[in-house]
Amino acid sequence: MAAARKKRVTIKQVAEEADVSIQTVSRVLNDMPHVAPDTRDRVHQVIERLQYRPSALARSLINQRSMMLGVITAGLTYIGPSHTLDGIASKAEAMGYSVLLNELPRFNTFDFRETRAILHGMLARQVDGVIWAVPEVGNNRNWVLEQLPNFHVPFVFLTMNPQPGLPVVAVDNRTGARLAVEHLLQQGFRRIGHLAGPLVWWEARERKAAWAETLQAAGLPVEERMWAEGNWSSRSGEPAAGRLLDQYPEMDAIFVANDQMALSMLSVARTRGLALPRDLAVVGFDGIPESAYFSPPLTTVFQDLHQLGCRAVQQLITMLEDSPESDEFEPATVWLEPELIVRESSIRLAS
Amino acid sequence: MAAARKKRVTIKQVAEEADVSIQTVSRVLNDMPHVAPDTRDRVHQVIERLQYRPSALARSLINQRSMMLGVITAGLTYIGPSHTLDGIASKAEAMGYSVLLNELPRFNTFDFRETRAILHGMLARQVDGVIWAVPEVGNNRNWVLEQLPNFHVPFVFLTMNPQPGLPVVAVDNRTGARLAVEHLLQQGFRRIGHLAGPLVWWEARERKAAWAETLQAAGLPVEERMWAEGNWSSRSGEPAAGRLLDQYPEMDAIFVANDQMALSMLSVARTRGLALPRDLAVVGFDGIPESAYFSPPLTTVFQDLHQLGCRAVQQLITMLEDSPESDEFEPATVWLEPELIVRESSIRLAS
DNA sequence: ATTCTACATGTGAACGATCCCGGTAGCGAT
DNA sequence: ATCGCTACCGGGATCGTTCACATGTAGAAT
Repeated sequence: MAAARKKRVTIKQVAEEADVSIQTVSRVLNDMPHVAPDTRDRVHQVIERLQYRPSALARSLINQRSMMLGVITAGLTYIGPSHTLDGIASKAEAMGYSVLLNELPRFNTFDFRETRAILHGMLARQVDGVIWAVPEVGNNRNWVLEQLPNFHVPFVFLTMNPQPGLPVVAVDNRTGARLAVEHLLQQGFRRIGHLAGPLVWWEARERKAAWAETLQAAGLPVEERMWAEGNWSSRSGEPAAGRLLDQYPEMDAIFVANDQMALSMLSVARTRGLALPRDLAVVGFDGIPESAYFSPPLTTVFQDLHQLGCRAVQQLITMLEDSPESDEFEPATVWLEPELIVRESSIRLAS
Repeated sequence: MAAARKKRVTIKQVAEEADVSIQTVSRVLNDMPHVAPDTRDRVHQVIERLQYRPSALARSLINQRSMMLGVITAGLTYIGPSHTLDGIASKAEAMGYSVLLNELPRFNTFDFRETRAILHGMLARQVDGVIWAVPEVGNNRNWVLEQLPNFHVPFVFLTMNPQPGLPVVAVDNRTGARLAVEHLLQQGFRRIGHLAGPLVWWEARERKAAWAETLQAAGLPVEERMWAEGNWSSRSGEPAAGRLLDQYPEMDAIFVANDQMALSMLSVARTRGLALPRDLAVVGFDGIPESAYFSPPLTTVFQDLHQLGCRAVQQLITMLEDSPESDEFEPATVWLEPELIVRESSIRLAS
């Protein structure tokens, strides 16, 4: 390429070429009245001939609206964030907005200076709103929440512990986990363990809490040895699964906090000579497409993260376009309900 | 939220507050000489106090550089594109650029008007360069390539059939596939089938071609019944795997074009009562982390798509920053070499 | 014939920054 | 005392648009 970078065609050139004022061209561009039909045609032709495209930049500057949404994400290599982003991108596009993307380099150790730099960068570019799609881990949101009043731009937060007065769009992890455990109970299992995600993550805590609550609600005991912690990855799931099988040998079913770790659970159980699901029933979480092809096919809780992204964009745009009128927009948490998908891995076989 | 949207602090206010001219503030901002130390300090203090951040928008307008990279992607829900994007985002950030993201809604049926709208949107926002990260399927690139001279901005293309004079960053799929098949040959397998991706994709064609070539180079026949076609997904892999097992029953090993389909291959083979890898050896492609926990653990060809994204950004920025000087930048294809990861699924057991 | 109205068009300022150039003030050298 | 140089600083134009307002022109109403 390196194309001899020709200068951009401007509205001025169009105006001269069409022998009208800049203003008139502007009127034509924005479909405003007060321009004679034949003048309009003439301008349109010049625009076509010169391949003129108005500069969104200059427009943003004068209109004080960039039609860009800032999206902060993290861990794009994970399935969750990328599906969410997919939803955000498609919805934003459909609504006529562009997406300015930034990824936090890491989200377990939180560096507020990094975050500040990124956020300031976005604000400098005049994004009209921001979607904070970084998973809530540790206290990585505190800084943002504190600074919120300083950013004079609407924010929407994804999958986090809802806070009053804050627009949050989240999956109802507790319900999802409850569905999973209740399903296992219904199948007749009574010694149900849990392989948790990293508990610094809000989602991992929610799922674990619901697991414990559901057991207790069924009158079953919950002990420390009945669960272990991984970090979402299959790799981390392997040793955790091993530990769990050791410390809770009579376990007959397990709820695993995501599908990747469920995969290693299956793998470890199999190498230990357990028959699945006869000796151990497994339920996962996420509902990744591949889970249907694990062996045995995995029962899992499906969360529609694409939808999550869409809703976030909707929410944000509503705030954007309503707030001028009704100044005090009352933000509420939007909950998305996950769905249990039953497959072979959790079916109790007649013995 | 809905924050009473206070007006943005401008350089003018800073100037007045610090009792200097706008020019001087600008000099301070850009660390230019010719400003007295104490004046500089004073300005800095006002900046701090007013929480002033210069508008990237206004800067872009006057400098004719937006420090934004346009990225066009597709299929973010797939592992590949999201890993690539991850690489792009992190590298871009490290280099001080922002990413303006757009996702093509679909990429099997190509609609040039959609693409045009998206591309024009990016150019209107004055992106400094564009990374075309849409997989090459069918002729979905032709339109862009034709129009290229009209976009007065550098482009980099990802994983596509390299063309002279075009900057392309691609994984060497042929070598990857050859590694896989040669490994199977080395293990002693002689009846090696192939489960291909959708052949409208360039990558799928490359992998299939290399499979066939490698077999022929080893003096082995290649017949139509020895391969089947899927669409990358595990779901599509299942029936394709079934067909293949039917039409090529004596097959003792198989090279599958990606890990997802390899997963269903394992699943189908198992339900048919085949022992793995004794009755059927399997090699995948992609090297997703989960593949290590399939049963049996999957031998696969790892392609570093994160790296791919990084290299693309590097390439683009080089073009951006060099081209003013050496006007005719000579673009070349950058090849990334994939790597074979040997696991149990392809090991020939002593019989 | 005159005033009014409605439409068609142009003018100048503004958005928030940068850059070119010209104007001071201070200081050593003549 | 004047010249000249350099470090410091400000004015005005500029980037590509839009907006508020002014101006011009025609036909209708009086």
